[in-house]
Amino acid sequence: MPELPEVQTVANHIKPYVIGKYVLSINPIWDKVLDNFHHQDIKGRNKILDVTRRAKFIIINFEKFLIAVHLRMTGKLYVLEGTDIPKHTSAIMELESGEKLIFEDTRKFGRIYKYDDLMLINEKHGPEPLEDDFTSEWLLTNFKSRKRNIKALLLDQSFLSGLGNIYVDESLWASNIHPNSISCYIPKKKIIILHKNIREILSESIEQLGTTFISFTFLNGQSGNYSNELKIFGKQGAPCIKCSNTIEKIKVAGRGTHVCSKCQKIHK
DNA sequence: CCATGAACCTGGTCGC
DNA sequence: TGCGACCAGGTTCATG
Repeated sequence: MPELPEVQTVANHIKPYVIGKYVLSINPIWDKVLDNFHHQDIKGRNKILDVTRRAKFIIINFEKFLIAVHLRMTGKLYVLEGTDIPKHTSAIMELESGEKLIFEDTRKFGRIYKYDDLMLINEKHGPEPLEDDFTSEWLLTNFKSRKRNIKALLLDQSFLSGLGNIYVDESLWASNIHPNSISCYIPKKKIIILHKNIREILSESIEQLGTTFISFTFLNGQSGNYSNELKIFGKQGAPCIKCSNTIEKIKVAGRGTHVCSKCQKIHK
């Protein structure tokens, strides 16, 4: 599930259930899940002050530290209903209220981190695409100063936070830019359009509670509806809605990539 | 500085 | 039905 809109949706969803409550412990079920700390480092009862998002991390804020949860490919974070612990549970956070916050992760790539503050995460991540410091001027300057494959660059979290395979493909298609373009050769006009499209697509997806696929319902019957809005991702073989050319699936930057070769021009 | 491929894992799908 | 190959919305590391 996990690009910016999905992570934001999870953080928004969990927040009202846990805010103001006390965490007693974090139990690793899969032994590698706690990346940079030991479960015994969590002492006593710790009050959850807030649940937020930075990049693709869900940030659980406590008074003296924070817990950052990265869902990677298949992670899910939710308050358990009932008593059966799901098969692929990676970790369980026990609340004083008796509730359990479950980190379920089929492929076990997800990790939980403990930090004093956001410093270390901020150092390794680019701007938030929906914040004011992500401007078209910034994007222009930083595209021109690099000579990189555009898709690889947009996926690079140290460059820009939060985009993943779905939203990069959608943003590039909306901007008529081929994913094999080189950043410094993309015309200014298209960079400005791309900037606008990234923000619009992410905002719209957050409103729709993100993209989830048919087989996965979110929680309490809620599911993300942005899957209905996808224009290019997963549409290989179908006609492009702008030009009716057949959408292809190719490999770019090591990832499956959806492209309309008629609409999307290669700048290189 | 940049690109590529492997590694980390499990499960679903597709072709034979 | 069975089986192998390949794929998956992410990130990191080694190598050239």
